[in-house]
Amino acid sequence: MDSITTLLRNKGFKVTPQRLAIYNVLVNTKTHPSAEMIFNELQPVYPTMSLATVYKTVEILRELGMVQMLNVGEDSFRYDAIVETHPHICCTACGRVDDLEGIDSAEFVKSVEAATPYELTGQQFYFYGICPECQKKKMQQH
Amino acid sequence: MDSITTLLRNKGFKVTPQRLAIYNVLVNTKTHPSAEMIFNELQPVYPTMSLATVYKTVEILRELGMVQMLNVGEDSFRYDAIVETHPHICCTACGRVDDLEGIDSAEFVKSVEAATPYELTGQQFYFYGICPECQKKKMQQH
DNA sequence: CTCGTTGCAAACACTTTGCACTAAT
DNA sequence: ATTAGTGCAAAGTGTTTGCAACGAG
Repeated sequence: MDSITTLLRNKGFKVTPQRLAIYNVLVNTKTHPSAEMIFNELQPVYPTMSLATVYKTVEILRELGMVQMLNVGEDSFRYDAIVETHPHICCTACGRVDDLEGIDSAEFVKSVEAATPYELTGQQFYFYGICPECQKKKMQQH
Repeated sequence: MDSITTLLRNKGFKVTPQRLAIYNVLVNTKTHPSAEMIFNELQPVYPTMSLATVYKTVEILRELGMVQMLNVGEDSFRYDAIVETHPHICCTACGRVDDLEGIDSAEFVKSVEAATPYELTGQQFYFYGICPECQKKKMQQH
């Protein structure tokens, strides 16, 4: 099977605690963290780890197809260990980014494929709105 | 009517040659330029204009709803004077960004609206692929 | 004349790079 | 033992800010 360990080794990369830790953060969260968020999350456990290592590692993981990069319109990129293309939704009030699950975009993609002279290779869908938590907060204010 | 001049004035902004020039670049192109591209385009005509002015101006135009910002996954943002939400397609070989015209996303958006607890306010669709020019180039190489 | 705007340079935020030291194989 | 990876600091991008000189109203 293709565990992260095997995958790294097969491609000639060394398996280090840092790399495993960074990948684990991504696998075990649904928050689509940025490099800095990953860094902060690991700070208590790996106090000597540097941000540069996070950046170098997510780049390797991306090359290996283990993570994908997102940009919802912020200054920084976010990372997602779910590499299958799926739409994301971003709260314009608090900035959280969620997966949109159970959405079938096949028809929509097909209609684009038919309409463009490009040879399609992928896509990224970002939705924006107010998350349930922020809706509640808004109601309380009024 | 709502010319750029009127709009600026009504909102208490002054109408300067720089602002008009920047908006004109955006209205007259389909290339979705970044701030730097706008700056370079205006360099011959406004040799003293600074990049900072471009950034300040596109921000004002965005507030006024005259341009929208895009991020196709590059380090920099791009700007589009067509503010109606419409999908974009980006060539992964040469980096050009085109509008996808005549695509109806209403059904797709509706399906997302039904599936998320978020209160939807907008969306951004990015497609990736190889543009016709780059397809030709690739064929010539083989 | 007045106040917002420009252009410059400095400051910022995010990311990348160079390199000596360290650790995985 | 060999070679790649880490952590640090410095350098690189893209963008924003502070401020004196300027120009639109």
